[in-house]
Amino acid sequence: MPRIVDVDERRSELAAAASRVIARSGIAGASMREVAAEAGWTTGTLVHYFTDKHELLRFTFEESLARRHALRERREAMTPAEALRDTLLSALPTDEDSRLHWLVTVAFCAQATADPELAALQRDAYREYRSSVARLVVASGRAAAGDARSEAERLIAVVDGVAMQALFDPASWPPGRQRSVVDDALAPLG
Amino acid sequence: MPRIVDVDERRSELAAAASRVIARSGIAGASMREVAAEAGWTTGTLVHYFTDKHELLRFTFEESLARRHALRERREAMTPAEALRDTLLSALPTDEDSRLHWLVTVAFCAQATADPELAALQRDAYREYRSSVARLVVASGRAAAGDARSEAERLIAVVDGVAMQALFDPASWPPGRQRSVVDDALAPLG
Amino acid sequence: MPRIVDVDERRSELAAAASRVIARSGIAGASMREVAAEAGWTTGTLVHYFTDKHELLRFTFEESLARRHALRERREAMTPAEALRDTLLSALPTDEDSRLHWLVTVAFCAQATADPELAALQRDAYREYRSSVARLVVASGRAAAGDARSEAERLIAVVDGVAMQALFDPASWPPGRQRSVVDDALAPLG
Amino acid sequence: MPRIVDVDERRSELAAAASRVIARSGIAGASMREVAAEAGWTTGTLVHYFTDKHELLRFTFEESLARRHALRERREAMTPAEALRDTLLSALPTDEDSRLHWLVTVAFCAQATADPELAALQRDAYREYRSSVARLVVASGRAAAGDARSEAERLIAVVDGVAMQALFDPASWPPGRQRSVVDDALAPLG
DNA sequence: TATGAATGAGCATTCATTCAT
DNA sequence: AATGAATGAATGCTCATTCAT
Repeated sequence: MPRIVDVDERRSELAAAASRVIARSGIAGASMREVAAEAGWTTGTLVHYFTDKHELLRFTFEESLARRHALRERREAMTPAEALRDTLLSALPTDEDSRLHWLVTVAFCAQATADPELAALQRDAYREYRSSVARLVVASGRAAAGDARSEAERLIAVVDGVAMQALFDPASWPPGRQRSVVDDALAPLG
Repeated sequence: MPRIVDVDERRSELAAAASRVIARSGIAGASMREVAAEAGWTTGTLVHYFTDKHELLRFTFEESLARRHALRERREAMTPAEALRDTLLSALPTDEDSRLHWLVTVAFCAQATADPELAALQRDAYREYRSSVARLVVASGRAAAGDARSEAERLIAVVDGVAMQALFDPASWPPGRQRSVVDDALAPLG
Repeated sequence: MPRIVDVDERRSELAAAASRVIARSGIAGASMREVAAEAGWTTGTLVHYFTDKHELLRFTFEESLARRHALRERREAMTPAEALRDTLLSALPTDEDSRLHWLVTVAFCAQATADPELAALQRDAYREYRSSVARLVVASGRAAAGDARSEAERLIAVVDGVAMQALFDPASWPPGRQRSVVDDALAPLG
Repeated sequence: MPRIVDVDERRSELAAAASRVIARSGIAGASMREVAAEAGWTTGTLVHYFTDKHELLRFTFEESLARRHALRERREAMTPAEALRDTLLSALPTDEDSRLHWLVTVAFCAQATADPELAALQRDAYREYRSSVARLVVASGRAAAGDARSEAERLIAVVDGVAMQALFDPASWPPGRQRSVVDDALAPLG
């Protein structure tokens, strides 16, 4: 009788271990052995849940991207303007968890260079993110439908740009400073 | 007397080959063999000019960072406002060359996660870049000295954020669109 | 459950292969590939049992040193004088097996020059050997306790000196001649 | 006009550098680069004086073996008994120079395992050494001609055995102790 | 399901050697 | 004579992967 295992849960657990290793040692340091050890298993186990390393990485990336949408539910109770602000601020690397996910994102961006499949995942996630922000831009009355995409792009650019700087110079970018720059970008136009 | 070789020039030539490989295949794909082949030499030659792979990568990164300053001279003939705009626009991945350098930058950002020396290089280059932009912000009268840093950070954030999006979704980001978002960020305040 | 393997036995088996290669081709010829091939495995397997080459060599050396004590049990039934003679004679390179172990010993002596850890192993093994011979010297009544160490050193020196000559000039040193010189050294004093 | 160079002198100078490197780092550490650097030249120069590494090593070994005979002249003024004692004592590793040559000898003994040419050199040098000692044994009246070879072998064995022990346990073997064991072996028989 | 033994390709690196200057 | 640029084979080692148990 085989032990009962929740396969999806185990995959997520292993992907989380992979994320931690990637954030700590980069993708180059994320060997099967290392990831397995981080998760408390052996390499053989990894193979049970992911046919090969490539699939492990792809799944880990997808989980990391999915995180952006994870907080959506709580926004349903907010006004569109609040939801927009919350969406942008929660993307900043202002705590350990979001920092970890940013490091993973950067690692996968670098990896995407050589892997069209990852590049497509990344591109589609971005497009969906942009649509989502654009909807909130319209709903909150910041811009007319025709200008929503530009405004969304501008806002996302500010968030991503701040995040990249904050990631590699945390001393210059305490959480308050990160939020302040984003809040400025959200300030009423004119 | 042995064959005469300009060592610095040869190092730059090899680093350029490394950049091309990294842009094409990521850092993981930048094996000594691959870089040597791209440059038209053998691995032994690489070792002649860089004591090990780490030094090759560090040098390649430094050359990539140095590129940001390479265009400075031409800006001496511009007004501060023109120089500011030129600095920001020339950082966008709007042609093959700047795209290549952005891909290298992303690769090294990912690598910096696990390498404090690269992280320090990256951080210092960013700080210097910010100072330089802040000086132009003041000189062009966009902001008072007290607000120059914030304004510089905001402008750089927009440029970097646009670049990250454009890098992985070139179809959505033709050069004109990239410039237009940056120009909007440069539009007279209020 | 994976294949069942007796790890210690496998390590000994691999060390024995290493000894054969060292005796045949010297330490320089004892590459991981060569040792693995001699043992009938691949390099990857070697790494399974020894974290690196250094550990393989150290273990091989220890096994070679341990051999000196391996014959001790049979000596328990002998008189001290017989045990002393047996100890010394069995150290001579008079058959293929002891010859192989001498060649390994010489190889490690040379290696010890550049490796303090091996040098310490070698020195300690020698000291223990000396103590053991000195005890038999006293027990057999060859010398008083105060002179036992000198007598042990002299006897060991003769054995080692004969061995070194016999090793590189076997034609001049058939087994009988080796034993005869050692027996002369054991002849009743005066 | 080529510079005038005393080729033999230069070869000896390079072999001496090789000896120092071998004594310090073993034969494995005696790369062409390292030997050249120790001598204050470049690898290219080495090749001028030795067609390849093998020849460098062979020549270095020959020079090391030749050293045993170097002190012969001074013995011409001694009585046979004095010359015998001087021959044996001067072979002990009692100072830096003789220690260095012993380390080189051990390194080459190990190397000889895999190199018949070195093994032959070693064997012939030993035979000549033995003849030379046997002659002194007879001349000094220690033994009759028929027993001279055995006595020479015994004496050499003591010296070599002491040397091997002293080489790897200098703390237990100060020069006086080494000489004392050899002097005991030289003590009048019976 | 989970293990870990075994594989073999690929890596960075070292090195003896060749040779244009 | 002397240099050092360039080569490419070999090395120790890492690692994803396979598979018997």
